[in-house]
Amino acid sequence: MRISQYLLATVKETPADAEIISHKLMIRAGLVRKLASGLYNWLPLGLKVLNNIEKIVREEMNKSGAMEVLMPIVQHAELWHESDRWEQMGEELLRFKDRHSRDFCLGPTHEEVITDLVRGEYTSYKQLPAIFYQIQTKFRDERRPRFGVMRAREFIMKDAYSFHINEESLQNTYEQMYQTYYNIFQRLGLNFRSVVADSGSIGGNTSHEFHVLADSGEDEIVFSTKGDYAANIELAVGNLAIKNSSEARKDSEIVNTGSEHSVEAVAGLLNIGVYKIIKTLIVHGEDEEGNISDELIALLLRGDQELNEIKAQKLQGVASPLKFASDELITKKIGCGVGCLGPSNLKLRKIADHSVENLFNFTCGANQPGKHITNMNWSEGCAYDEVADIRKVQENDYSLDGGGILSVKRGIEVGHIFQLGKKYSDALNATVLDSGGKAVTMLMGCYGIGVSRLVAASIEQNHDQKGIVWPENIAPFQLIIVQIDAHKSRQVADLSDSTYEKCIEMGIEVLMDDRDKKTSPGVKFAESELIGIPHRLVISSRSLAEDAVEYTHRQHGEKQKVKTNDLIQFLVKLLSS
RNA sequence: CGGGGUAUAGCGCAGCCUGGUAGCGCAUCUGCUUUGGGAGCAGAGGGUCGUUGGUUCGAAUCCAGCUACCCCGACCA
Repeated sequence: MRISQYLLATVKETPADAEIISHKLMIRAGLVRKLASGLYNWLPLGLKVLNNIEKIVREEMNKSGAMEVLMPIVQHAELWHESDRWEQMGEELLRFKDRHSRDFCLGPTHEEVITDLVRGEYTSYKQLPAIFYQIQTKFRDERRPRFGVMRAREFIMKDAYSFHINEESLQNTYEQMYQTYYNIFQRLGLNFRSVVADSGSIGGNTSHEFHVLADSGEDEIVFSTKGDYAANIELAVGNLAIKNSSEARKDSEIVNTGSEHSVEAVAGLLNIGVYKIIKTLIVHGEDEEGNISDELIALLLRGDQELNEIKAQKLQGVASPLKFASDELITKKIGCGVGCLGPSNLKLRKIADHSVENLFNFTCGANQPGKHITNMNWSEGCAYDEVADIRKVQENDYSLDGGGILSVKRGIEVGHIFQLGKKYSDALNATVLDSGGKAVTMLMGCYGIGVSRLVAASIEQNHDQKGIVWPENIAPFQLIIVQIDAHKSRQVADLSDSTYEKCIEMGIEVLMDDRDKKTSPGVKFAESELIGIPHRLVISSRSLAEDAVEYTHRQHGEKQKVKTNDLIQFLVKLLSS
């Protein structure tokens, strides 16, 4: 492609509404343009990258034996009523009516559609297992789209679904998909980790997420320095060192803490460690039908620890999603507001985190305005009803297995695999006959990759001061030829033209900067670096004086002179792999 | 959905407080010069100031509603 004929939509200024580096660079390099919140146009350069990533995903999926299909993005409500998700999904599901006033939605995922398809086509256990996948646009009406294509409302996803006659088969395919995902992210040259994950609203039990490591990631992932333990922080578990077990027990004392409410402020006032304070959080309960109630529940945590809301809301009787009680309600029921609460003489259901189980001589609120109790110990008047793990794991906790230390890093979720079990096949009555001629409900797995998100994730890991540094297998072009002074030098014009033609003949993805004298060399260099083309040839009268052209590698910046006679040989060697 | 903010030329912004002539940088177009790191000079084009209404002799500016977008928190590839 010749740049003079191409939409190279680079911008010099950093866009004001971009926060993270990949978003800034995707706008600056002219890969995407925003249409509306969470909706993006893919420009020619960006689409080439997206297509390259799709190609790798497709190759590896095909290699795994999965069959590619394409399902509609518009789905009718009936299917969603069958799975009971029409109501469950909430605002994320964009619903609308057709001309006959029938309910439809834009597909945020395709469990219902694929299950409907398979139940119509599959009749025998002999046809299983079967894996289907598609690479297609999804729409999720996100509350807050952000970070460009990283969290867009409309995005490209590779979603796959597998069907099985038994658990063993599901497990096998799950492991095979795990390996396929591993291969895909490996080929994309990403620094990634797989972690045990919460399956969330999609249902099912076993689940793993694949995260690209990046400081801008929205997720926190935890892994052990020894052994294989790795998990999303939402469900990560770890052990804390017990800090004051050897201390002799003292007598408790009520102290005035005035207007100090936060754990840090109280610790400072009393000159004690934050870890010796018990933090009391009050949340709403839930009745047997799952409706939020006004019954309040106290959650007890060590002062230096944070609540893991996901863990807490999974507990029996705790409102899900978790809802903190308002200050007014707490004051009404307990007699003092947030900031002076404690387990002593508190007439609520009290759930203690493991971190407070072994505390001695601790400080907690006295349930009276402006007062705390110091040197408290667990006793009849100050007790908890049950112990649970409701703590957010922290850096340097001890791993439960392997004896390692836990490390917390930020990640971008680019893949998620689930064992769904019979959730959808049961709801939609997707059965096949087993060897005994009996109808059995199929087991399912589902496997997603955020393809458009991968473009952004890759940039997060592959950039420098000057711009994007594409890995070769996803770069929009392999080679950029920059011609300088072509209007002055016949030789420059001829050599760059002939080299360009030769590259096309050889099947090399080549971009030629043939813009005229109005585009200065500086602009050409800066833009070639911004858009991150791996290899660059500069053809100018300066180097031609030595009968050579100049080659630069984008990643390590290493330059070399290549004699014009050796040029084609050089390119063949460089780019034929 | 709660809290905060923004809306003026293709992009980035000033002007608003204190009402009266539509402004800057980049980009674009023309000409000349320049040519190895986002060029210089001269000229030109381009805006119903998000939208609806109100106040006023007069509104980009003051007031109200609406809409869109962005940021911070709970959900997700």
